[in-house]
Amino acid sequence: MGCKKSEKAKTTQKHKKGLWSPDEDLKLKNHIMKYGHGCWSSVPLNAGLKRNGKSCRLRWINYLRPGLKRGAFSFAEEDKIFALHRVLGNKWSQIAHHLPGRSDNEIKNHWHSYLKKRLSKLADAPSSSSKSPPQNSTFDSLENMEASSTNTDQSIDHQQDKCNLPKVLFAEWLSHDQFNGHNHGSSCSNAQDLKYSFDYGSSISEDSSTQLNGEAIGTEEIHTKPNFNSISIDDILRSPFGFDDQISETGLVDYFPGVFNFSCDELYM
DNA sequence: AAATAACTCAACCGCGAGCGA
DNA sequence: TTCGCTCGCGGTTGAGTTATT
Repeated sequence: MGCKKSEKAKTTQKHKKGLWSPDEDLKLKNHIMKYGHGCWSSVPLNAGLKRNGKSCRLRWINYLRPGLKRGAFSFAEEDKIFALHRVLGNKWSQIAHHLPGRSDNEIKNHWHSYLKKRLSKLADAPSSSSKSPPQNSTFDSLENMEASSTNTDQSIDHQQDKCNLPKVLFAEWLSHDQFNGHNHGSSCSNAQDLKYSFDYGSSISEDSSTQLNGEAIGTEEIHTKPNFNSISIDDILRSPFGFDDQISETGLVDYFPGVFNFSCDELYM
């Protein structure tokens, strides 16, 4: 998988575990921005980290990679998760494909900590005491919630107390300039530096590689690959939930315009 | 104010798939 | 074909935080 055995990290040193320090984040971020990750197992060695490659990969995907959208999930996002989960089950990475800027881990956590309860609440709701199947009642309820809410993106029960502003996290160290197309400058001299499978992780990967190329775009393109029998994800996303306005035409490019102007060929050489 | 229950979320673990030797 | 390795994924854990009693 893109990592020749000759490149194998030959180290038996004890790997550090636990939370990442800002210094480690910086090292990892700088290294990947400059060289790409290439072979994950060699990343910690080259970046001067005492972590294993797996840990680095996870940290990058869930926390450091550019374009991550932090903060509370919007109603639209949550309903999209419900809809996708209904079709895909616990395929968090596939669900994440349809939620730009969200990692599979984040979605999974949110599901277990909140959405599952919301689902069961809906199932227990008085309306569900009728003979209609739980699934239907769930989605009827969801639609009712949508309809009854005049501000679906902002007025959310459980989120009212929370600040909807993105959290300030280490990912935000990636200055906007690094991604606004003015440079691939100090930390990334040119696009070729990124030719080593610059993988944005599970939430974008294949589909988004097309997005990165600036060619395709939108949800229609996104839905060409997965084949979930007769069920069209497109149908779900275009359904009453109306997510389309949540998915930018260019995906992550909206977050960091410019930097993704190199081709997929370059990215995945 | 203290104790404790509930919740959140970053990170680890184990497994299966894919790939090269 | 087999073996060894990496990668990616889903499940799970546990530390830290917040809410409740």
